[in-house]
Amino acid sequence: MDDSAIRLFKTTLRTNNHSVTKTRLIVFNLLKGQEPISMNSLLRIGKNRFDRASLYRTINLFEEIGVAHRVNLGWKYKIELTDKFAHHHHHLSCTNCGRVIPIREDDELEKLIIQISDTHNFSASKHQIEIQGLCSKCMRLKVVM
Amino acid sequence: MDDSAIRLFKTTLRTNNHSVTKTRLIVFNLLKGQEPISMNSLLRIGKNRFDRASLYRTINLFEEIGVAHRVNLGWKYKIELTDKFAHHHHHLSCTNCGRVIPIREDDELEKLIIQISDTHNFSASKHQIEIQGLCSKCMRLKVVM
DNA sequence: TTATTTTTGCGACATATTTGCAATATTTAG
DNA sequence: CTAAATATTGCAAATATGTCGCAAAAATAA
Repeated sequence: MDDSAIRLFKTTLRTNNHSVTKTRLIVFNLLKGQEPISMNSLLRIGKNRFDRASLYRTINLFEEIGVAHRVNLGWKYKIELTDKFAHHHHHLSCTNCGRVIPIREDDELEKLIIQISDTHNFSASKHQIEIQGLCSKCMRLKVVM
Repeated sequence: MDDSAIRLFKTTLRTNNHSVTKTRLIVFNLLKGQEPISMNSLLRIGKNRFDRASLYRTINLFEEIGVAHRVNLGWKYKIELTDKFAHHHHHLSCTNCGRVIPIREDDELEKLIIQISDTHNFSASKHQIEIQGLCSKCMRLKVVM
């Protein structure tokens, strides 16, 4: 699974006429098997392995060829791999501790989204659903206090 | 209705220990009864009535006390009043022409969100749903071309 | 391996957002 | 209503975030 994702990634680059480079592999690996991660964190982690400009160019490319996308969490955004490399899902983000909990795809929810779009004659290509609140842990703490 | 929103706004400021100021009223009025609006537009419109720094401080305050919030539309974000001052709703945003279409609250959708949160022992306080795609107009154009 | 094509790092920009502080407006107390 | 106390504003400067051009380095093609 690990290996196959990288293989798919390389193929995706090639079929889109882009080179397989060190920077792209590093960034891909940073994104793989992770929670959504911010540009800033990526930058901090990869500081001496790639440049800021390259990171932005890399993420832009990843979006273009459908490898990664930006997830909006409240005000900021973070990056995560697309459904091709991880299952389609949405997030619960805890406003207290910052934890981001992925939630599994819900057929009913997805169907509803399509249905609502249709009602408006709108051809939806993608969507984000972000839910904010308190995770079970923080909720417990709040109650105690 | 017009007046009552402003009254509620003033009360909200006061109960949160903040002054009712000219700038805050202007910004509130700019947001009222509008589509989500970008910082840039607000800035352009209010250029000679308030300063950039004040606008940012105002919007931050509005978020803090639950008067307005940032809506992420694809990569950028815009500002709009919260449900307290406008009905709860979500958006369809056209990736071609940039139009933002508000969609009316859908009971089933809202219920589903709560239900999913519950499953994860998560106490949801708010959520955003953003759908991107082509509006009917742009879709027609694309087909023709 | 060499030639060709792409990508990277760097520094300079451009834009977006935040901060400190003195001046001004708002609120409070009388 | 006025004066004192407190909160907010504008301005200029500092940071943060994102983009660009170009020579050097890496990847691909021959």
